[in-house]
Amino acid sequence: MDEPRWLDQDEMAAWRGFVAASNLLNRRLERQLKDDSGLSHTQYEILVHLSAAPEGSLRMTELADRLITSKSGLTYQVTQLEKAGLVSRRSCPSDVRGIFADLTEQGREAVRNAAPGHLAMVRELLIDVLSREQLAVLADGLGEVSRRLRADERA
Amino acid sequence: MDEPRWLDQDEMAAWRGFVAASNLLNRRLERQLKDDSGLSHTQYEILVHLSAAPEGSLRMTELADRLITSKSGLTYQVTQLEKAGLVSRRSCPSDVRGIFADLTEQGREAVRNAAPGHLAMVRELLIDVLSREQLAVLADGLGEVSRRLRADERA
DNA sequence: CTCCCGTTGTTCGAATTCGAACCAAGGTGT
DNA sequence: ACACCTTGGTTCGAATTCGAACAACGGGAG
Repeated sequence: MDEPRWLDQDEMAAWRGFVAASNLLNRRLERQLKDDSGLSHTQYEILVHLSAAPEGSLRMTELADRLITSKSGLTYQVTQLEKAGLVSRRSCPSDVRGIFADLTEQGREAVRNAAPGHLAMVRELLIDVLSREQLAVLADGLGEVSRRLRADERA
Repeated sequence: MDEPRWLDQDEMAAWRGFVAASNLLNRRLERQLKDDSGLSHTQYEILVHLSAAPEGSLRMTELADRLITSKSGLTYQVTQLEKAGLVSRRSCPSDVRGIFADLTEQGREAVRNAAPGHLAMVRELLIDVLSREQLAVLADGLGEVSRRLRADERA
């Protein structure tokens, strides 16, 4: 076990800031969404990803990939959303194993309904706090970080 | 319900990057810590915060504040860590209600043991991916975001 | 065609999370 | 001393999370 390269002051500040911001933001958004639309952040994200997909429809695995949760977690949440009538399952014609999650009309409406409040919160807490330049750096930097992590994941 | 100001391309990229990086990083660090030291990320963070405090000791509420979890969540985790012998509870002399969480010698060792691997992962996945300038912007921007969120919280 | 291996989605059990309710105990104003 | 509001931690129940194990299918090598 060799001596690691400890984080210097700036590095530590970046790391702590990232962790803190991430946790605090999640808490707040979770509360806001739950109070405002009865959806958890995860559920909201599922609906958003579906509504962004052609036909409002995605394969379970594809959806899990984009959401960055475990397959079992997705199964659970899709079941919940199905009970709530916001999503429906449809088996894939070309692959018997495959399952599509389809956004229902009610699901679309739920997103339309929840989006403005959520968006306003994201703006207020993150986007509008940062300058244009800071946003660009964030997008670049964290984009690259995400890309590498995803690549790793598949390796 | 007025029309919200939707996120433009850059703003969306920043937001998506942030969410993705945060989720992916958490997943990876969780796995790494669990495999490597048998600690969850939360537990590790508790130990780190304690070891950074004078005497390795903090009041429960103070600790919950720094960790950004609910009080009940902290109670649970401290109980777990106590069972594992890494932390011990001690009641506060000046306030009968108060409880200190103390890092035990074994707890200190656990941190010493887990830190290098964790640190290496944080470096590899985040810190070393970014330039010095990007790190500075991250620290500034997200630091400000966190400060505001914390201030809000207390309001 | 048949044997294998990778994929797909679900199920299962264990661990964790949260908020609301709760019980003391502190502190304040009268 | 008294009533009253806040604070500190725990308990409780419900919801969610994950990974490992599973069953069923797809798709190529031979």
